[in-house]
Amino acid sequence: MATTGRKPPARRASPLLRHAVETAHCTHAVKLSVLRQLPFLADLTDSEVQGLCGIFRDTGYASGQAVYVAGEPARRLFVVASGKVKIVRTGPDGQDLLVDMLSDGDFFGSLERLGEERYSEGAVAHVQSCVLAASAEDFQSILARFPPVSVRLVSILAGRLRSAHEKLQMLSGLSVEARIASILLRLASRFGEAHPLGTLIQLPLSREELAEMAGTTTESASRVTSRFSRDGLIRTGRRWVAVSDRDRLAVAAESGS
Amino acid sequence: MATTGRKPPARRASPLLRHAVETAHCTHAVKLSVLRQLPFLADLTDSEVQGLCGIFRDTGYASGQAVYVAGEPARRLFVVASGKVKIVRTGPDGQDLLVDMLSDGDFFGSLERLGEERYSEGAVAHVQSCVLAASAEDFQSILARFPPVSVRLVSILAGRLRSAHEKLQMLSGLSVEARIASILLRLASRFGEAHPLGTLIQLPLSREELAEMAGTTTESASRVTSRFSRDGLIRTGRRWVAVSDRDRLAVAAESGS
DNA sequence: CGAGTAGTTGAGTGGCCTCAAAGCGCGTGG
DNA sequence: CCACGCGCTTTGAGGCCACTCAACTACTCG
Repeated sequence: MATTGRKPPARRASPLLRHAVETAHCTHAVKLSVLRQLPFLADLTDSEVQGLCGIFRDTGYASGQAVYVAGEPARRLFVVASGKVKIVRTGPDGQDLLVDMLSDGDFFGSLERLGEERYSEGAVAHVQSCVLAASAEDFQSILARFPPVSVRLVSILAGRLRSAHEKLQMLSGLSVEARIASILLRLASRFGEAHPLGTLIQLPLSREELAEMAGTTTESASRVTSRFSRDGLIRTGRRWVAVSDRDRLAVAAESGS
Repeated sequence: MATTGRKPPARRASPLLRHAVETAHCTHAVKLSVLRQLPFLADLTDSEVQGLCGIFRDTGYASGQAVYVAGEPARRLFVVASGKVKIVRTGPDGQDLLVDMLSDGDFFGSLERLGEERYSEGAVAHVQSCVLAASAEDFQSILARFPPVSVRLVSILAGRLRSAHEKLQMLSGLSVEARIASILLRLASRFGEAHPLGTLIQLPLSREELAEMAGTTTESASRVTSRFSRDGLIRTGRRWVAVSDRDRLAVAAESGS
């Protein structure tokens, strides 16, 4: 069992959860419970949240489908009800950067005052997802009616800004190996679940996507994950990764260039 | 001063403004006028702003002096009244990344709800500066008393987040040359002023600082600026840079790797 | 005018990208 | 249930960009 050699007997399917097809749209009850748990609505009473229900419309997205693309007029704010949504920036030469991976309860889209701006990044459903959408105007009216909402938003945005600065530091100062180790650790703490193989990252994760997060190429990402796997830091398969030795991975994440 | 127009290497002093020493502290009148012009206080009446005056204390910082260092308990929010403040992250191996350069009217420091967190980055006066400071509690009370303030803050923070994502893309996808070109263009539009040499970036700017913004080394930054200077895209001197051909610099900023 | 700091330049090396092709996991169809 | 085959993954060879180390030049200030 400890051997990881060329042993193909264990014919197991991907350890990832299968996302039920019927979650494309969420029921009214689910929608309400999602809204109730939104961090930025935490200070509102149940009945107040219920009153906001009508502002949000739910839409289902298939895996890989775009919620919006960069350049489109930014007129709506979105909330992930279920599934995963990735935020992507595409460079002039076609190189993609995966800026963020959002999950249940995370918001994205237009937060600016006017709907005149355009999205500077694209949003793509990474798995089958249900997304709630509100118009920018309706959302501004929420902010006006319920002051505590903006206060919460300030806190959340400050946290995201710090996270973005951490990524900046990571990209600028670390080697590809250390960057990928950091990313895996972050993903494991955000999306990880206990599993016989270690902490399984509950998310379809290809080498290419890992590369887009690390700002490198598919081949380099593959070389690094192969090495980690050989050394027993992680287990990998087709589009999935599990962290089996968090401590040694953390060491790898700190070695400079 | 007797020697007039000489050969190309004319003996001239730095074209940058000299920052008067006496601006270390700002007068009460200056302080009020700074507060009145703060973007996130834009919806408040003059008398309301005047009421907030007592919450902010002004402090002078000498060039190079730290406002706070990373790791220190985050208990205050700051506003630049005059001068320039740089936000710096230091990596485990000592490599610094210059995350942001703030100017008059920009805020920094603790925006989170509780003062229990610690600063994740350091803040250093880049030139002689006057900085206003409020305790995190006082600031939260402003947010509670004046709801439009948080709404403005949400907008501002969303803009900063977008800017951080742009920097991420720049660092991950562009060559050192393109990164430095981008940075110079951004600095020129933010801090530039008309000057016989071109658009002078009104900011002491060493090769090392340029390197810390671009996530590269002093030597590489020097090589790139030398080349730009030889090709007539910029003019440089000891700790200053002027953009003389914005269009060609923009072309250099777009060439992939 | 001398000392210290900022900037420049060169040679050498190595990490990462590029191009290319073989290897296999996993969902699907038979 | 098994085998097929798509496309994700791995591995190799070669080359270039940028980092490192090091010496030298040129400004600025006391």
